[in-house]
Amino acid sequence: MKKNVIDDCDLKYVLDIISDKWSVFVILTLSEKKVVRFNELQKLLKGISQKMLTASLRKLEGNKLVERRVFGEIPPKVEYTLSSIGLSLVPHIKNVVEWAVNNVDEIKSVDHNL
Amino acid sequence: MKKNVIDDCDLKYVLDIISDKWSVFVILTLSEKKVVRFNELQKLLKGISQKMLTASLRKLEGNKLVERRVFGEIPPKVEYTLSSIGLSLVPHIKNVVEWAVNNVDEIKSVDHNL
DNA sequence: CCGAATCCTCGAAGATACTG
DNA sequence: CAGTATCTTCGAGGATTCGG
Repeated sequence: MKKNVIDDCDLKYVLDIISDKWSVFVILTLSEKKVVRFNELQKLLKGISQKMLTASLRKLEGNKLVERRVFGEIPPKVEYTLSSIGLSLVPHIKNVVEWAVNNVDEIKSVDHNL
Repeated sequence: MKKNVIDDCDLKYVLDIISDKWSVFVILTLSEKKVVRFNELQKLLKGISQKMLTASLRKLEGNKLVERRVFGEIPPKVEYTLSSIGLSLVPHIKNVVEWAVNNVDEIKSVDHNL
């Protein structure tokens, strides 16, 4: 079932998922590393707090973009991977990334307080 | 001059521009209407306040994605259009839009409080 | 190691009123 | 018509502590 019109609400919903401070970077990191444990992810995403990483992962998991595997071990081990839907989003994000890389120098305003 | 590596800071900079509440919709609306006046834009973007529309437009203008033409008339008349750089971003945004339309139903979590 | 729980700050964003 | 100026609210996100 394919929709023919652009639905603002659908876009809003998706933007709400990926337009926070870290989600895009979580997704990109997962797409590079394939499988990543929580701690490794936190190290790769320099600057993110545990709380926000957890929140970001939970949100992505709740929206089926990310899969979470818990191993019943001591010490705990939890692996995160992109779902197939999550993977299908990656190329589109990478397009924006590429655009960004090619255009930042030109758009970057002198006044960084904008 | 083309860069070969993905620069997180560049991406952060661009995401900072387009990941607020309205910028994406401003850009999409401008890409449809080509030329839009302030008031018309506010009507099209149902729900946006004058303050946020102004802020959004100033930010986009400051980053050269949007152009602003002021007519010295009474009553005032100001037209907004996408710059060529802004236009070059549109297809990438539309790709995400299309992905969103095609996948929201599947990813939408039951718990809307996520 | 992987979080959950708590407290706190700060800026995004809304509401309202005013102006050239 | 196209904003600016204030005031206020609200929640994203940080820091820290605690637990299985």
